[in-house]
This record gives sequence, structure tokens and C-alpha cells, in this order.
Amino acid sequence: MFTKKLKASFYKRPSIIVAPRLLGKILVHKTPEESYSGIIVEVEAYAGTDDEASHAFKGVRESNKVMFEQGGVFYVYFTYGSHFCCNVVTGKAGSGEAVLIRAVEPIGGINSMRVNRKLTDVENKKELILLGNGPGKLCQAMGISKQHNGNSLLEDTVFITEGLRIKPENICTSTRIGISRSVELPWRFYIKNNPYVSKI
DNA sequence: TACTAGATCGGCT
DNA sequence: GCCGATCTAGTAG
Repeated sequence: MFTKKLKASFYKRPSIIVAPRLLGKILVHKTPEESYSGIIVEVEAYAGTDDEASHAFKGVRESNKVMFEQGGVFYVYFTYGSHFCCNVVTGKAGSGEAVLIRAVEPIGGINSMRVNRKLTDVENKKELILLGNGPGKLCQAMGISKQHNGNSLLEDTVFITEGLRIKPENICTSTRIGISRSVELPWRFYIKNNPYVSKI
């Protein structure tokens, strides 16, 4: 389950194709001390320069240039003064597409995740959900930050492997969260009835 | 349970 | 200055 890393060809497709296929896959972050992993349960697709809500909309900037690389790299950005959010860059070089990972179900390195999130009440089952049910939260829990911006997902620090097979009827779609432009596009995907999703 | 506001900072205008 | 692909604590009901 942890061994079959996704290949470059998986990522070199449009974000709208890649996003639902990431559900059920395993996001892994390896550090010398810990190996973090979690099942991806919620994502949002961001298209390139056509999508007003995308960071790529205004063209290449120093802050978003990673988005314009070819599919298969990690794009991490900092927002609201204190949060990191992580994306998987998809498509061909120059397209500026990415998939935002919004929530994970923790499976590996959970004790370290609790420490990172300062949720150390091991008896409290609800805290398990709070580790990764939001883009800022999962980055904090898994120790993902600016230093991972631009990392290749084909290497061994941050990568994604095969995981659960999610049936099409168990994939829900909705509009994206937390944006003010192109609000109507139904480009959020999440696993039906999964308690680790950030919002119904 | 539901809503509101504050934290906090990098990048754009 | 202002605003953001957010989170949390606080207050009210």
C-alpha cells in the first residue's frame, strides 16, 4: 500500500481529471525522524490562467512559478499570515494547473502529528479528525511547509502512492471553499460519508 | 450549535 | 494599505 508510487504520467493530465483520482491515494512525507502518511479524502481542482480563483490566473510570479512547471511537483504556499496549503501541480509545463489537497485521514506518524498540531489528548478520538480536516491543518500535522515548495513527487521526501479504490458513486462534488471568484465551478471532490472531510 | 472577529504576513495595487 | 485556496477562540442563543 505504501510502495506503489504514482508515476509522472498520472500528474501530466488536466487538474480536473487528476483531482477526483487522487481521492483514496496516500500522501507521504518522510523526514529523518518520522514518516507521515494519510489518505487523501478531499481535494479541489484549480485550472490555470482561465480560472479566476487560481493563483495562476494573473500569470507567472515569483510566488507561483512552481505551478507552471510540468505535472508532478509539489506547490506549497503561505496564506492568512500563519497557514501553509499544499497542492499537486498537474498538466503540461506552462499550464499552471494544480490540485489543492484539503483533507487527509491520518494513518502513519500520528503521534508526531498530534505533537505538531498540539493535540496530545490520546484518549480523545475526535482529535484524530482535527489533525487533517483542512488544508492548513494537514500541512501543520504532516510537517509540510515552504521548504517543500517545488519538490518533485517522484522523489522520496514528499510523494503519493496508490491506496484505496474509491467507487465513482462514493465521490461527491461541490463548489470550492474559501474563494471569492469563479465561485460557481463544481471543482471540489470528496469521499462520501468520510468523517475526515473538512465540511459536508 | 452558529456566528463573528482576531491573528498575522507576503504579495499585489 | 488591503486582502487572502485559513483556523481558532470567544460570545450569544
